[in-house]
Amino acid sequence: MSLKFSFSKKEKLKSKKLIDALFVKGQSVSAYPLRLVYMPTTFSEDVLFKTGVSVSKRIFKHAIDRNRIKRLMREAYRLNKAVYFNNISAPYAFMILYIGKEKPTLVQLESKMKILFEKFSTAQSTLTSLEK
RNA sequence: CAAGUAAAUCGCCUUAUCGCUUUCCGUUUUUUCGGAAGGAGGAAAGUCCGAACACCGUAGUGCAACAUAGUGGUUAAUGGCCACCAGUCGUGAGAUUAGGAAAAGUGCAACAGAAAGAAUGUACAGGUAAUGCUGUAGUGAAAUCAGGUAAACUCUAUGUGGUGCAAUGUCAUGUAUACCAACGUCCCGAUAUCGGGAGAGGGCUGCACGCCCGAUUGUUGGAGGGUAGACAGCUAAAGUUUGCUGGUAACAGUAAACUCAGAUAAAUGAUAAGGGCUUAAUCUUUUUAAAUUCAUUUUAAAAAAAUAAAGUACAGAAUUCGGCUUAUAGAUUUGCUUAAAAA
Repeated sequence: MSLKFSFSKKEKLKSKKLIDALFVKGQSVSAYPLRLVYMPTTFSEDVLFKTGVSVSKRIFKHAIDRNRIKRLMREAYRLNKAVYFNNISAPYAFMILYIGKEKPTLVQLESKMKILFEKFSTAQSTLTSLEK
């Protein structure tokens, strides 16, 4: 279902409860300036992933900068998620944080996003093999 | 022309591809899909004033606290805005004002001066028993006479209840349980009670055994509560644009046309190509001026075209309006001023 480059409302992480739980219980991998917090969970709706993006208010004090970075992050996620997530079947909640201090470009973000997803995939595969 | 001054306006565009969101239609319960239309600003910012709206509070009055302070006007309202007067600054266009009261009281005061109130005194002259006792000079804006200062307390006049859309209202899964109702136990001994046994159910570990609690409990329903979340509040209004009329103006009246964002970990975007605009370069051409020469060449200024660069601001709605303040690459328009110096 995620073959398209879409990123609609259903796929966005919106539940306050889930986000709080994610930050408390979730695990993380990072590829500077990005950090991915993830947690296996279940959804009532017919989606496999819910993803949110976040930028710290302390580092970027203007709303326009935060908006710009979040839009770029959403764009990078949207264009790259299909490649990495099509073979994962368990439902996950994701939160991608921007922890850098400079304003990024889309090209930088895409390359970092790919590295981030690689790390996540390897972490997941080792975890599942350990379970077996 | 240049420099300045006041006010107003704009503040990147086009195409392609991939996306987001609202409404409507196909379409009907949902999902999905397709189509159409809409989708940030002059400050959306700061949250500094004033309102609408909502809830809470509230006899009346006074005190306190806070705010404001020339006169008149304007408005839903204001501490905003407009006009005028006065002071200050500027050659000027203009800018700016913390512009009520010192005959209620308290405080403060540079330099100069003996002294700027509770302390003392210079020179000359006059006077006395004696003494700054008296006058003039001297210092200073102001000298036993008082004055200045209220971006010092204070006084006067006027005004002000508080909290804010995370207000407030409706619905409400789940969880826990103060409450209410109904239903749910048998046997033996003894009888308002007590003792013994069994016992639905619960706990100890998922199961079995075992142990513990056991009607003071259990189940069902209701009520209350109001968390996750949903809906309303929420965008057609002190609305926008244009014209006319009145007014010096702020503004008011009137006519026509128009409907113009509604997100909620928060949409309005990303990429590519091309084009604008600005800046200082380089080169070419033309014009003008100066110098020089047999031809001409050199220098300076202006304009036009080309080349390859760099830059293209400040900044993102969050209940809604009216203001104020602050940030802002660059561009445009209009009114007005210019003493001295230079042309």
